[in-house]
Amino acid sequence: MEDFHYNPHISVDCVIFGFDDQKINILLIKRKQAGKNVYALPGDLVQKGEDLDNAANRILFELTTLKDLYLEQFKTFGSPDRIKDPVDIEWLKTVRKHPEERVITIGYNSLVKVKDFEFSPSSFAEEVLWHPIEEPKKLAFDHNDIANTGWFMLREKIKREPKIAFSLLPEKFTLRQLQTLYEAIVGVSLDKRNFRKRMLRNNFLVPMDERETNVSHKPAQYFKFDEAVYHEDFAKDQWFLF
Amino acid sequence: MEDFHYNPHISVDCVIFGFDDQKINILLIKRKQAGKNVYALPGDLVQKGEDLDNAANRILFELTTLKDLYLEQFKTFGSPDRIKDPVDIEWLKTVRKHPEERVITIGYNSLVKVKDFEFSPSSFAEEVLWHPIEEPKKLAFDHNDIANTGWFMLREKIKREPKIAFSLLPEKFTLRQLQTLYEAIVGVSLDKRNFRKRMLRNNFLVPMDERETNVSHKPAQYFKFDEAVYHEDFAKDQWFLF
DNA sequence: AAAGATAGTGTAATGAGTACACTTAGCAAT
DNA sequence: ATTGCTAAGTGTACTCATTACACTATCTTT
Repeated sequence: MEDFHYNPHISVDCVIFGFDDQKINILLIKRKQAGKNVYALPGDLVQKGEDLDNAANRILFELTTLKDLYLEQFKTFGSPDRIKDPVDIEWLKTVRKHPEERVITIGYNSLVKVKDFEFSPSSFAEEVLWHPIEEPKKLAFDHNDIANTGWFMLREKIKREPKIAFSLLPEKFTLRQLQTLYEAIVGVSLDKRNFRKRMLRNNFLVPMDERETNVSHKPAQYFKFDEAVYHEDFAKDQWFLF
Repeated sequence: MEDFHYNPHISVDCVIFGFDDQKINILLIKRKQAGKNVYALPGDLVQKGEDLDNAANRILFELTTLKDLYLEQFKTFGSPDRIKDPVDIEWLKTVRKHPEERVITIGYNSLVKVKDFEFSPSSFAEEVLWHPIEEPKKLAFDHNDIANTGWFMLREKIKREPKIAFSLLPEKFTLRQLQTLYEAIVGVSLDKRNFRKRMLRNNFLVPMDERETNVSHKPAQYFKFDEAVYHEDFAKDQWFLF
Protein backbone atom coordinates (compact mmCIF):
# COMPACT_ATOMS: atom_id res chain seq x y z
CA MET A 1 0.00 0.00 0.00
CA GLU A 2 1.68 3.14 -1.16
CA ASP A 3 1.05 6.44 0.51
CA PHE A 4 -0.89 8.52 -1.92
CA HIS A 5 -2.03 10.79 0.85
CA TYR A 6 -1.53 14.01 -0.99
CA ASN A 7 -4.29 16.49 -0.37
CA PRO A 8 -4.45 19.87 -2.10
CA HIS A 9 -6.78 22.68 -1.11
CA ILE A 10 -10.14 22.72 -2.83
CA SER A 11 -11.82 25.98 -3.67
CA VAL A 12 -14.80 27.24 -5.59
CA ASP A 13 -14.97 30.24 -7.90
CA CYS A 14 -18.27 31.78 -8.93
CA VAL A 15 -18.82 33.23 -12.39
CA ILE A 16 -22.10 35.10 -12.09
CA PHE A 17 -23.62 36.79 -15.12
CA GLY A 18 -26.23 39.49 -14.78
CA PHE A 19 -28.53 40.87 -17.47
CA ASP A 20 -29.39 44.55 -16.97
CA ASP A 21 -32.00 44.73 -19.77
CA GLN A 22 -29.32 45.79 -22.23
CA LYS A 23 -26.20 43.72 -21.86
CA ILE A 24 -24.61 40.94 -19.90
CA ASN A 25 -22.31 41.72 -16.97
CA ILE A 26 -20.06 39.63 -14.80
CA LEU A 27 -19.92 39.89 -11.03
CA LEU A 28 -16.50 40.79 -9.64
CA ILE A 29 -15.08 41.58 -6.27
CA LYS A 30 -12.37 44.13 -5.66
CA ARG A 31 -9.74 43.85 -3.00
CA LYS A 32 -7.13 46.41 -2.12
CA GLN A 33 -3.56 45.30 -2.01
CA ALA A 34 -0.51 47.55 -1.64
CA GLY A 35 -2.62 50.52 -2.63
CA LYS A 36 -3.75 48.87 -5.85
CA ASN A 37 -7.13 47.55 -6.84
CA VAL A 38 -7.21 43.87 -7.70
CA TYR A 39 -10.29 42.36 -9.27
CA ALA A 40 -11.28 38.73 -8.94
CA LEU A 41 -14.12 36.29 -9.10
CA PRO A 42 -15.81 35.58 -5.78
CA GLY A 43 -14.24 32.39 -4.52
CA ASP A 44 -12.76 30.67 -1.49
CA LEU A 45 -11.93 27.32 0.06
CA VAL A 46 -14.39 24.47 0.50
CA GLN A 47 -14.82 23.39 4.10
CA LYS A 48 -14.76 20.02 5.74
CA GLY A 49 -17.78 17.87 5.07
CA GLU A 50 -19.31 20.56 2.90
CA ASP A 51 -21.00 19.64 -0.34
CA LEU A 52 -19.51 21.48 -3.31
CA ASP A 53 -22.77 23.11 -4.36
CA ASN A 54 -23.36 24.32 -0.82
CA ALA A 55 -19.82 25.62 -0.61
CA ALA A 56 -20.36 27.67 -3.75
CA ASN A 57 -23.50 29.23 -2.30
CA ARG A 58 -21.91 29.90 1.07
CA ILE A 59 -18.82 31.50 -0.43
CA LEU A 60 -20.77 33.70 -2.78
CA PHE A 61 -22.91 34.83 0.13
CA GLU A 62 -19.96 35.49 2.40
CA LEU A 63 -18.28 37.74 -0.11
CA THR A 64 -21.22 39.51 -1.68
CA THR A 65 -24.32 38.77 0.47
CA LEU A 66 -25.95 37.37 -2.66
CA LYS A 67 -28.03 34.28 -2.06
CA ASP A 68 -30.63 31.97 -3.56
CA LEU A 69 -28.96 31.83 -6.98
CA TYR A 70 -28.94 28.62 -8.90
CA LEU A 71 -25.26 27.84 -9.24
CA GLU A 72 -24.06 25.18 -11.61
CA GLN A 73 -20.68 23.59 -11.86
CA PHE A 74 -19.00 23.95 -15.25
CA LYS A 75 -15.33 22.96 -14.95
CA THR A 76 -12.54 22.18 -12.51
CA PHE A 77 -9.22 23.94 -12.82
CA GLY A 78 -6.31 22.06 -11.38
CA SER A 79 -3.06 22.98 -13.05
CA PRO A 80 -0.29 22.78 -10.42
CA ASP A 81 0.94 26.23 -11.41
CA ARG A 82 -2.33 28.05 -11.73
CA ILE A 83 -1.23 30.49 -9.04
CA LYS A 84 1.95 32.14 -10.16
CA ASP A 85 1.57 35.91 -10.14
CA PRO A 86 3.68 37.24 -7.21
CA VAL A 87 0.90 39.69 -6.36
CA ASP A 88 -1.53 36.81 -5.88
CA ILE A 89 0.95 34.78 -3.85
CA GLU A 90 1.58 37.77 -1.64
CA TRP A 91 -2.10 38.13 -1.03
CA LEU A 92 -2.64 34.48 -0.17
CA LYS A 93 -0.07 34.85 2.60
CA THR A 94 -2.39 37.30 4.29
CA VAL A 95 -5.48 35.09 4.21
CA ARG A 96 -4.36 31.45 4.20
CA LYS A 97 -2.63 29.41 6.81
CA HIS A 98 -0.90 27.38 4.10
CA PRO A 99 -0.53 29.91 1.31
CA GLU A 100 1.90 27.81 -0.70
CA GLU A 101 -0.46 24.85 -0.92
CA ARG A 102 -1.70 23.83 -4.33
CA VAL A 103 -5.34 24.81 -4.95
CA ILE A 104 -7.73 22.99 -7.22
CA THR A 105 -10.76 25.11 -7.93
CA ILE A 106 -14.21 24.22 -9.14
CA GLY A 107 -15.92 26.78 -11.37
CA TYR A 108 -19.62 27.51 -10.86
CA ASN A 109 -21.71 29.76 -13.03
CA SER A 110 -25.13 31.35 -12.93
CA LEU A 111 -27.22 33.83 -14.85
CA VAL A 112 -29.50 36.34 -13.14
CA LYS A 113 -31.30 39.63 -13.53
CA VAL A 114 -29.25 42.50 -12.20
CA LYS A 115 -32.40 44.08 -10.81
CA ASP A 116 -33.32 41.07 -8.72
CA PHE A 117 -30.29 41.16 -6.52
CA GLU A 118 -28.66 43.57 -4.15
CA PHE A 119 -25.24 42.97 -2.80
CA SER A 120 -22.67 44.51 -0.54
CA PRO A 121 -19.05 43.61 -0.03
CA SER A 122 -18.15 41.42 2.90
CA SER A 123 -15.25 39.33 4.19
CA PHE A 124 -12.15 40.15 2.15
CA ALA A 125 -14.15 41.79 -0.64
CA GLU A 126 -13.87 45.53 -0.51
CA GLU A 127 -16.31 46.16 -3.26
CA VAL A 128 -18.69 44.11 -5.39
CA LEU A 129 -19.57 45.21 -8.90
CA TRP A 130 -21.17 44.29 -12.19
CA HIS A 131 -18.73 44.59 -15.08
CA PRO A 132 -19.84 44.44 -18.76
CA ILE A 133 -18.57 41.30 -20.40
CA GLU A 134 -17.58 43.06 -23.63
CA GLU A 135 -15.01 45.14 -21.76
CA PRO A 136 -12.03 42.95 -21.00
CA LYS A 137 -10.54 43.33 -17.54
CA LYS A 138 -7.50 41.73 -16.00
CA LEU A 139 -8.40 39.47 -13.10
CA ALA A 140 -6.38 37.80 -10.36
CA PHE A 141 -5.05 34.23 -10.54
CA ASP A 142 -6.33 32.38 -13.61
CA HIS A 143 -9.72 34.02 -13.24
CA ASN A 144 -9.77 35.36 -16.79
CA ASP A 145 -9.53 31.81 -18.04
CA ILE A 146 -12.20 30.66 -15.58
CA ALA A 147 -14.52 33.52 -16.50
CA ASN A 148 -14.15 32.97 -20.24
CA THR A 149 -14.75 29.26 -19.88
CA GLY A 150 -17.77 29.96 -17.70
CA TRP A 151 -19.27 32.28 -20.31
CA PHE A 152 -18.66 29.80 -23.08
CA MET A 153 -20.21 26.97 -21.11
CA LEU A 154 -23.22 29.07 -20.21
CA ARG A 155 -23.89 29.90 -23.84
CA GLU A 156 -23.65 26.25 -24.76
CA LYS A 157 -26.08 25.46 -22.02
CA ILE A 158 -28.56 28.05 -23.20
CA LYS A 159 -28.45 26.52 -26.66
CA ARG A 160 -29.46 23.20 -25.14
CA GLU A 161 -31.94 24.64 -22.66
CA PRO A 162 -33.15 27.96 -23.96
CA LYS A 163 -35.72 28.35 -21.22
CA ILE A 164 -32.92 29.64 -19.00
CA ALA A 165 -33.13 32.83 -21.00
CA PHE A 166 -36.66 33.52 -19.80
CA SER A 167 -35.50 33.72 -16.23
CA LEU A 168 -33.85 36.97 -17.27
CA LEU A 169 -37.06 38.63 -18.34
CA PRO A 170 -39.94 39.91 -16.23
CA GLU A 171 -43.08 37.80 -15.84
CA LYS A 172 -44.58 39.71 -18.75
CA PHE A 173 -42.32 40.99 -21.46
CA THR A 174 -42.46 42.41 -24.96
CA LEU A 175 -40.97 40.80 -28.02
CA ARG A 176 -38.51 43.67 -28.21
CA GLN A 177 -37.21 42.76 -24.75
CA LEU A 178 -36.88 39.16 -25.80
CA GLN A 179 -35.00 40.15 -28.91
CA THR A 180 -32.64 42.43 -26.99
CA LEU A 181 -31.87 39.59 -24.60
CA TYR A 182 -31.34 37.24 -27.47
CA GLU A 183 -28.95 39.60 -29.16
CA ALA A 184 -27.04 40.14 -25.91
CA ILE A 185 -26.54 36.41 -25.50
CA VAL A 186 -25.58 35.49 -29.02
CA GLY A 187 -23.79 38.72 -29.79
CA VAL A 188 -25.38 39.37 -33.19
CA SER A 189 -28.29 41.50 -34.29
CA LEU A 190 -31.36 40.04 -35.88
CA ASP A 191 -34.09 41.12 -38.28
CA LYS A 192 -37.18 42.16 -36.33
CA ARG A 193 -39.75 40.61 -38.63
CA ASN A 194 -38.02 37.31 -38.94
CA PHE A 195 -37.40 37.20 -35.23
CA ARG A 196 -41.07 37.77 -34.48
CA LYS A 197 -42.21 35.27 -37.06
CA ARG A 198 -39.94 32.65 -35.63
CA MET A 199 -40.77 33.34 -32.01
CA LEU A 200 -44.50 33.41 -32.51
CA ARG A 201 -44.38 29.88 -33.86
CA ASN A 202 -43.44 28.79 -30.35
CA ASN A 203 -46.58 27.98 -28.42
CA PHE A 204 -44.81 28.57 -25.14
CA LEU A 205 -44.92 32.31 -25.85
CA VAL A 206 -48.45 33.29 -24.94
CA PRO A 207 -49.79 36.72 -25.85
CA MET A 208 -51.55 38.65 -23.08
CA ASP A 209 -54.40 41.13 -23.24
CA GLU A 210 -52.13 43.81 -21.97
CA ARG A 211 -49.90 46.42 -23.52
CA GLU A 212 -47.25 48.79 -22.39
CA THR A 213 -48.47 52.08 -20.96
CA ASN A 214 -46.91 55.51 -20.83
CA VAL A 215 -44.47 54.94 -23.61
CA SER A 216 -44.06 57.67 -26.17
CA HIS A 217 -44.70 55.38 -29.10
CA LYS A 218 -47.05 52.63 -30.07
CA PRO A 219 -47.29 50.42 -26.99
CA ALA A 220 -46.11 46.85 -27.34
CA GLN A 221 -48.11 43.80 -26.43
CA TYR A 222 -47.01 41.75 -23.45
CA PHE A 223 -46.25 38.04 -23.62
CA LYS A 224 -45.60 35.46 -20.99
CA PHE A 225 -43.66 32.22 -20.97
CA ASP A 226 -45.57 28.98 -20.49
CA GLU A 227 -43.15 26.49 -19.04
CA ALA A 228 -45.47 23.49 -19.34
CA VAL A 229 -45.91 24.02 -23.06
CA TYR A 230 -42.18 24.56 -23.44
CA HIS A 231 -41.44 21.19 -21.89
CA GLU A 232 -43.92 19.42 -24.12
CA ASP A 233 -42.50 21.01 -27.23
CA PHE A 234 -38.94 20.21 -26.29
CA ALA A 235 -39.67 16.58 -25.51
CA LYS A 236 -39.33 15.96 -29.25
CA ASP A 237 -35.61 16.39 -29.31
CA GLN A 238 -33.62 17.75 -32.19
CA TRP A 239 -31.39 14.91 -33.14
CA PHE A 240 -29.44 15.65 -36.27
CA LEU A 241 -25.81 16.31 -35.72
CA PHE A 242 -24.31 17.79 -38.87
CA MET B 1 -7.09 34.44 9.63
CA GLU B 2 -9.17 31.37 10.17
CA ASP B 3 -7.80 27.94 9.55
CA PHE B 4 -9.53 26.65 6.49
CA HIS B 5 -6.83 24.08 5.99
CA TYR B 6 -9.13 21.24 5.16
CA ASN B 7 -7.82 19.08 2.36
CA PRO B 8 -9.75 16.14 0.97
CA HIS B 9 -8.35 13.50 -1.34
CA ILE B 10 -8.63 14.22 -5.06
CA SER B 11 -9.17 11.44 -7.52
CA VAL B 12 -9.93 10.97 -11.17
CA ASP B 13 -12.38 8.53 -12.72
CA CYS B 14 -12.23 7.66 -16.41
CA VAL B 15 -15.37 6.98 -18.42
CA ILE B 16 -14.09 5.54 -21.68
CA PHE B 17 -16.50 4.68 -24.48
CA GLY B 18 -15.53 2.33 -27.27
CA PHE B 19 -17.29 1.81 -30.60
CA ASP B 20 -17.00 -1.75 -31.91
CA ASP B 21 -18.58 -1.03 -35.33
CA GLN B 22 -21.99 -1.93 -33.98
CA LYS B 23 -22.56 -0.42 -30.58
CA ILE B 24 -21.02 1.70 -27.88
CA ASN B 25 -19.33 0.08 -24.89
CA ILE B 26 -17.94 1.40 -21.65
CA LEU B 27 -14.58 0.38 -20.23
CA LEU B 28 -14.75 -1.20 -16.79
CA ILE B 29 -12.31 -2.81 -14.44
CA LYS B 30 -13.12 -5.75 -12.23
CA ARG B 31 -11.67 -6.32 -8.81
CA LYS B 32 -12.21 -9.33 -6.61
CA GLN B 33 -13.36 -8.73 -3.11
CA ALA B 34 -14.49 -11.39 -0.63
CA GLY B 35 -14.94 -13.81 -3.48
CA LYS B 36 -17.24 -11.45 -5.34
CA ASN B 37 -16.66 -9.52 -8.52
CA VAL B 38 -16.95 -5.78 -8.18
CA TYR B 39 -17.00 -3.59 -11.28
CA ALA B 40 -15.84 -0.01 -11.35
CA LEU B 41 -14.55 2.76 -13.55
CA PRO B 42 -10.79 3.03 -13.78
CA GLY B 43 -9.85 5.70 -11.28
CA ASP B 44 -7.42 6.58 -8.51
CA LEU B 45 -5.89 9.44 -6.54
CA VAL B 46 -4.18 12.43 -8.09
CA GLN B 47 -0.58 12.84 -6.98
CA LYS B 48 1.33 15.78 -5.67
CA GLY B 49 2.16 18.40 -8.28
CA GLU B 50 0.42 16.41 -10.97
CA ASP B 51 -1.77 18.15 -13.50
CA LEU B 52 -5.29 16.76 -13.55
CA ASP B 53 -5.20 15.78 -17.22
CA ASN B 54 -1.90 13.99 -16.71
CA ALA B 55 -3.26 12.24 -13.66
CA ALA B 56 -6.17 10.92 -15.67
CA ASN B 57 -3.85 9.53 -18.32
CA ARG B 58 -1.47 8.02 -15.80
CA ILE B 59 -4.24 6.34 -13.82
CA LEU B 60 -5.91 4.92 -16.87
CA PHE B 61 -2.58 3.54 -18.01
CA GLU B 62 -1.73 2.07 -14.62
CA LEU B 63 -4.96 0.13 -14.41
CA THR B 64 -5.50 -0.87 -17.99
CA THR B 65 -2.24 -0.18 -19.93
CA LEU B 66 -4.30 2.01 -22.28
CA LYS B 67 -2.55 5.16 -23.37
CA ASP B 68 -2.62 8.03 -25.83
CA LEU B 69 -6.34 8.62 -25.49
CA TYR B 70 -7.70 12.11 -25.56
CA LEU B 71 -9.31 12.45 -22.15
CA GLU B 72 -11.58 15.35 -21.39
CA GLN B 73 -12.91 16.51 -18.08
CA PHE B 74 -16.69 16.60 -17.82
CA LYS B 75 -17.70 17.04 -14.19
CA THR B 76 -16.44 16.95 -10.60
CA PHE B 77 -18.26 14.85 -8.02
CA GLY B 78 -17.79 16.03 -4.48
CA SER B 79 -20.72 15.05 -2.29
CA PRO B 80 -19.33 14.38 1.20
CA ASP B 81 -21.15 11.05 1.32
CA ARG B 82 -20.45 9.77 -2.14
CA ILE B 83 -18.71 6.72 -0.64
CA LYS B 84 -21.17 4.92 1.55
CA ASP B 85 -21.52 1.30 0.48
CA PRO B 86 -19.82 -0.83 3.20
CA VAL B 87 -18.30 -3.02 0.51
CA ASP B 88 -16.56 0.01 -1.00
CA ILE B 89 -15.38 1.27 2.38
CA GLU B 90 -14.00 -2.17 3.17
CA TRP B 91 -12.07 -2.14 -0.05
CA LEU B 92 -10.60 1.30 0.49
CA LYS B 93 -9.12 0.05 3.75
CA THR B 94 -6.98 -2.35 1.78
CA VAL B 95 -5.57 0.23 -0.64
CA ARG B 96 -5.56 3.62 1.06
CA LYS B 97 -3.59 4.86 3.98
CA HIS B 98 -6.46 7.15 4.97
CA PRO B 99 -9.47 5.20 3.82
CA GLU B 100 -11.98 7.29 5.74
CA GLU B 101 -10.89 10.54 4.06
CA ARG B 102 -13.39 12.36 1.91
CA VAL B 103 -12.68 11.99 -1.81
CA ILE B 104 -13.59 14.52 -4.48
CA THR B 105 -13.36 12.97 -7.92
CA ILE B 106 -13.01 14.52 -11.33
CA GLY B 107 -14.70 12.69 -14.17
CA TYR B 108 -12.93 12.36 -17.51
CA ASN B 109 -14.40 10.85 -20.64
CA SER B 110 -13.20 9.73 -24.03
CA LEU B 111 -14.48 7.98 -27.11
CA VAL B 112 -12.37 5.50 -29.06
CA LYS B 113 -12.46 2.62 -31.48
CA VAL B 114 -12.42 -0.70 -29.68
CA LYS B 115 -10.14 -2.11 -32.37
CA ASP B 116 -7.48 0.53 -31.89
CA PHE B 117 -6.64 -0.36 -28.33
CA GLU B 118 -5.42 -3.36 -26.48
CA PHE B 119 -5.41 -3.48 -22.75
CA SER B 120 -4.54 -5.77 -19.90
CA PRO B 121 -5.34 -5.47 -16.23
CA SER B 122 -2.73 -4.02 -13.94
CA SER B 123 -2.41 -2.61 -10.41
CA PHE B 124 -5.57 -3.42 -8.47
CA ALA B 125 -7.56 -4.21 -11.62
CA GLU B 126 -8.04 -7.92 -12.03
CA GLU B 127 -9.71 -7.68 -15.38
CA VAL B 128 -10.46 -4.96 -17.91
CA LEU B 129 -13.47 -5.24 -20.19
CA TRP B 130 -15.76 -3.49 -22.64
CA HIS B 131 -19.36 -3.54 -21.49
CA PRO B 132 -22.26 -2.53 -23.80
CA ILE B 133 -23.85 0.67 -22.62
CA GLU B 134 -27.40 -0.53 -23.19
CA GLU B 135 -26.95 -3.26 -20.59
CA PRO B 136 -27.12 -1.67 -17.18
CA LYS B 137 -24.58 -2.90 -14.65
CA LYS B 138 -24.13 -2.05 -11.01
CA LEU B 139 -20.84 -0.30 -10.36
CA ALA B 140 -18.90 0.55 -7.22
CA PHE B 141 -19.12 3.88 -5.38
CA ASP B 142 -21.19 6.43 -7.29
CA HIS B 143 -19.76 5.21 -10.57
CA ASN B 144 -23.16 4.60 -12.13
CA ASP B 145 -23.93 8.26 -11.67
CA ILE B 146 -20.51 9.24 -13.02
CA ALA B 147 -20.82 6.94 -16.03
CA ASN B 148 -24.31 8.17 -16.90
CA THR B 149 -23.27 11.78 -16.62
CA GLY B 150 -20.20 11.07 -18.73
CA TRP B 151 -22.31 9.52 -21.48
CA PHE B 152 -24.76 12.38 -21.43
CA MET B 153 -21.97 14.96 -21.60
CA LEU B 154 -20.27 13.14 -24.42
CA ARG B 155 -23.45 13.12 -26.50
CA GLU B 156 -23.90 16.82 -25.91
CA LYS B 157 -20.35 17.37 -26.99
CA ILE B 158 -20.82 15.41 -30.17
CA LYS B 159 -23.82 17.57 -31.00
CA ARG B 160 -21.61 20.63 -30.73
CA GLU B 161 -18.58 19.08 -32.40
CA PRO B 162 -19.73 16.26 -34.62
CA LYS B 163 -16.31 15.69 -36.07
CA ILE B 164 -15.52 13.62 -32.98
CA ALA B 165 -17.69 10.94 -34.51
CA PHE B 166 -15.34 10.49 -37.46
CA SER B 167 -12.54 9.43 -35.16
CA LEU B 168 -14.57 6.26 -34.67
CA LEU B 169 -14.53 5.29 -38.32
CA PRO B 170 -11.66 4.01 -40.46
CA GLU B 171 -9.83 6.39 -42.77
CA LYS B 172 -12.17 5.35 -45.56
CA PHE B 173 -15.68 4.36 -44.69
CA THR B 174 -19.02 3.70 -46.36
CA LEU B 175 -22.17 5.66 -45.77
CA ARG B 176 -23.66 2.59 -44.16
CA GLN B 177 -20.89 2.60 -41.56
CA LEU B 178 -21.48 6.25 -40.92
CA GLN B 179 -25.17 5.66 -40.50
CA THR B 180 -24.62 2.75 -38.11
CA LEU B 181 -22.37 4.92 -36.00
CA TYR B 182 -24.86 7.71 -36.07
CA GLU B 183 -27.64 5.44 -34.95
CA ALA B 184 -25.48 4.01 -32.16
CA ILE B 185 -24.82 7.47 -30.81
CA VAL B 186 -28.27 8.95 -31.00
CA GLY B 187 -30.09 5.71 -30.29
CA VAL B 188 -32.67 5.95 -33.07
CA SER B 189 -32.83 4.49 -36.56
CA LEU B 190 -32.93 6.64 -39.63
CA ASP B 191 -34.21 6.47 -43.17
CA LYS B 192 -31.41 5.50 -45.52
CA ARG B 193 -32.31 7.81 -48.38
CA ASN B 194 -32.80 10.86 -46.22
CA PHE B 195 -29.63 10.12 -44.34
CA ARG B 196 -27.64 9.93 -47.55
CA LYS B 197 -29.23 13.04 -48.98
CA ARG B 198 -28.42 14.98 -45.88
CA MET B 199 -24.88 13.67 -45.51
CA LEU B 200 -23.93 14.21 -49.12
CA ARG B 201 -24.72 17.89 -48.77
CA ASN B 202 -21.72 18.11 -46.46
CA ASN B 203 -18.66 18.94 -48.49
CA PHE B 204 -16.41 17.47 -45.84
CA LEU B 205 -17.54 14.01 -46.91
CA VAL B 206 -15.48 13.34 -50.01
CA PRO B 207 -16.24 10.37 -52.25
CA MET B 208 -13.30 8.19 -53.25
CA ASP B 209 -12.69 6.18 -56.41
CA GLU B 210 -12.77 3.02 -54.44
CA ARG B 211 -15.40 0.52 -53.45
CA GLU B 212 -15.71 -2.37 -51.08
CA THR B 213 -14.40 -5.70 -52.34
CA ASN B 214 -15.36 -9.26 -51.53
CA VAL B 215 -18.77 -8.44 -50.24
CA SER B 216 -21.63 -10.61 -51.39
CA HIS B 217 -23.72 -7.70 -52.51
CA LYS B 218 -23.34 -4.49 -54.46
CA PRO B 219 -20.12 -2.98 -53.12
CA ALA B 220 -20.39 0.39 -51.42
CA GLN B 221 -18.37 3.41 -52.33
CA TYR B 222 -15.79 4.65 -49.86
CA PHE B 223 -15.74 8.18 -48.48
CA LYS B 224 -13.23 10.09 -46.44
CA PHE B 225 -13.54 12.95 -44.01
CA ASP B 226 -11.93 16.26 -44.96
CA GLU B 227 -11.21 18.06 -41.73
CA ALA B 228 -10.19 21.34 -43.37
CA VAL B 229 -13.50 21.63 -45.20
CA TYR B 230 -15.34 20.69 -42.03
CA HIS B 231 -13.76 23.56 -40.14
CA GLU B 232 -14.63 26.05 -42.85
CA ASP B 233 -18.22 24.91 -42.95
CA PHE B 234 -18.63 25.06 -39.21
CA ALA B 235 -17.21 28.56 -38.90
CA LYS B 236 -20.69 29.77 -39.82
CA ASP B 237 -22.23 28.81 -36.53
CA GLN B 238 -25.80 27.83 -36.00
CA TRP B 239 -27.16 30.52 -33.80
CA PHE B 240 -30.85 30.18 -33.28
CA LEU B 241 -31.83 28.95 -29.90
CA PHE B 242 -35.51 28.00 -29.97
C1' DA C 1 -51.59 69.52 -35.42
C1' DA C 2 -47.14 67.95 -36.26
C1' DA C 3 -42.97 65.43 -35.05
C1' DG C 4 -40.71 61.70 -32.96
C1' DA C 5 -40.32 57.02 -31.59
C1' DT C 6 -40.97 52.21 -31.65
C1' DA C 7 -44.59 48.51 -32.63
C1' DG C 8 -46.31 45.80 -35.86
C1' DT C 9 -47.06 43.70 -40.43
C1' DG C 10 -46.37 40.41 -45.69
C1' DT C 11 -44.43 38.42 -49.69
C1' DA C 12 -41.63 35.93 -52.79
C1' DA C 13 -37.85 32.93 -53.42
C1' DT C 14 -35.00 29.44 -51.86
C1' DG C 15 -33.71 25.57 -49.21
C1' DA C 16 -34.50 21.70 -45.77
C1' DG C 17 -37.16 17.87 -43.80
C1' DT C 18 -40.08 13.88 -44.42
C1' DA C 19 -42.38 9.87 -46.16
C1' DC C 20 -41.98 6.32 -49.11
C1' DA C 21 -40.36 1.50 -52.92
C1' DC C 22 -37.80 -0.12 -56.62
C1' DT C 23 -33.43 -1.25 -59.32
C1' DT C 24 -28.47 -2.57 -59.36
C1' DA C 25 -24.09 -5.07 -58.54
C1' DG C 26 -21.61 -8.54 -56.71
C1' DC C 27 -21.32 -13.27 -54.66
C1' DA C 28 -22.56 -18.06 -53.97
C1' DA C 29 -24.86 -22.18 -54.88
C1' DT C 30 -26.58 -25.27 -58.25
C1' DA D 1 -25.18 -19.76 -67.04
C1' DT D 2 -29.06 -19.15 -64.24
C1' DT D 3 -31.13 -18.18 -59.88
C1' DG D 4 -31.36 -16.24 -55.49
C1' DC D 5 -29.48 -13.55 -51.81
C1' DT D 6 -27.88 -9.27 -49.89
C1' DA D 7 -27.04 -4.64 -49.22
C1' DA D 8 -26.09 -0.36 -52.19
C1' DG D 9 -27.95 3.16 -54.43
C1' DT D 10 -31.55 6.24 -56.30
C1' DG D 11 -36.18 10.39 -56.89
C1' DT D 12 -40.39 12.74 -56.16
C1' DA D 13 -43.96 15.41 -54.13
C1' DC D 14 -45.25 17.91 -50.16
C1' DT D 15 -44.75 20.76 -46.41
C1' DC D 16 -42.35 23.87 -43.65
C1' DA D 17 -38.48 27.02 -42.43
C1' DT D 18 -35.31 30.69 -43.66
C1' DT D 19 -34.00 34.97 -45.61
C1' DA D 20 -34.15 39.59 -47.47
C1' DC D 21 -36.52 43.56 -47.43
C1' DA D 22 -39.90 48.77 -46.30
C1' DC D 23 -43.96 50.70 -44.96
C1' DT D 24 -48.04 51.77 -41.71
C1' DA D 25 -50.03 52.24 -36.96
C1' DT D 26 -50.28 54.10 -32.37
C1' DC D 27 -48.88 56.52 -28.66
C1' DT D 28 -46.50 60.78 -26.41
C1' DT D 29 -44.62 65.27 -26.49
C1' DT D 30 -44.42 69.93 -27.95
